[in-house]
Amino acid sequence: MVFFGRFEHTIDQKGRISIPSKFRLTLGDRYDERLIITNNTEECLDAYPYEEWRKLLDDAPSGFTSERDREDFQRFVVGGAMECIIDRHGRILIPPVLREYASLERDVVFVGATNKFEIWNKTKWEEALKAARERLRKAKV
Amino acid sequence: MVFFGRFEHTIDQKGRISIPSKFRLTLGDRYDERLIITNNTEECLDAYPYEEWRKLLDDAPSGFTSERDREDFQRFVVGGAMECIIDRHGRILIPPVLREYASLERDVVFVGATNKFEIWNKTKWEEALKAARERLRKAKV
DNA sequence: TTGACAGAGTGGGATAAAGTGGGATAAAAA
DNA sequence: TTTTTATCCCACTTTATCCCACTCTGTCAA
Repeated sequence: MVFFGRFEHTIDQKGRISIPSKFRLTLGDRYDERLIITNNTEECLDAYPYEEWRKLLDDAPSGFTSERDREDFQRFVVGGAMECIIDRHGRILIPPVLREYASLERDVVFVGATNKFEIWNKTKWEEALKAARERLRKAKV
Repeated sequence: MVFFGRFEHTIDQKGRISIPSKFRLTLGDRYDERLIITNNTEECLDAYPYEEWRKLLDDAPSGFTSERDREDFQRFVVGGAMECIIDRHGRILIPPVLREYASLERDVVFVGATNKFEIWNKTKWEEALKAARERLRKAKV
C-alpha cells in the first residue's frame, strides 16, 4: 500500500506547506519527485505522483459517457492541474488559484488515499470526516 | 489464538502506550510486528496486525454499493490508518490525529475483538459497555 | 514468611528528525 | 522602473526516537 494516514500541517504566509515525511518517503521509494496537484470535487485538492497522474489521464476516457463528461473532466481536472516542485525542506508552494479553490489559509490536513493524497482546509475536513462517519455508522444498523 | 480480553493502561505525556502483553504474544505467534491503527466509527481506534489489515482492504470493495461508499471508506478508514512500530518495551506512539479522534488522554482500555483489538478512552468505553449490555438484555425479551 | 528475581508497565533525559518562520536575492509581472 | 511573487538559505521550535531506570506484582526458593 502506498499513501495512507492523516497529518495536520500549516501553510505559512508565502503559501508554502511541508509534505508529510511519510508521503515524501513513499514518493522517494516508488515514484520520482514530480507532484501534480489539481481540484477535487469535494472542495479539496488531489496530489498525484506524476506516474499516477499519467495513469489517470490514460484511464479516464474509458469512463466518459458523453462529450459533456469529457469536457468537464478536461476543464475541472486537467485545467486545474499544476506541477509542484518539492524544495529541500520537503515543502511545496501551492499556486494561488488552487489555494483559493480549497480555502487553504492556515490549518491544513493531508489525507492519504492509496495512489494519491488529498489536501484539505481543516474545518472542511472535519465536516467531511463527520459526514463520512455518520454514513458508515448508519450502514451498520 | 486470537485477541480477547480487556486491559486498562495509561498513555504518558509523549503519547506512548504499552500494548497488553497478551496481545503482544498473539502478535508474536501469528503475525509480524507491524500494527496498523485507524479510526473506528465508535470514537475509538482499531488496531490490526498487518495481515488482517490487508484482508480488510481486499474484502472491503465487495461491500461498496456506490462511489460514495468507496470514498467514505477511503477517507475514514484508509485516511486514518497509521503504521505503528512496537518499541523494545512493547509500546507504540499513537499519532496525534488518532489520539485526538479517540480522546485518548490518560486512562485507556484495550479490548480484544478476535482479529483486531480496540483502543478506547476509558470513560467512553464504560458508556459503550453499558449501552451494549442494555441492547443485549433487551434482545432477550 | 520473607527476600530475590523476572516480567510487565510507566516515566524521563538526550539526541535526531520533522515542521515552521523569516530574511535576502532572483525572477516575473505591472 | 517599481512592485510583486518565487526561490534559496539559515535558524528556531516541536515532535519522534532511542536508551536507561524505576515501580509494581506475582513466583519461587530458602
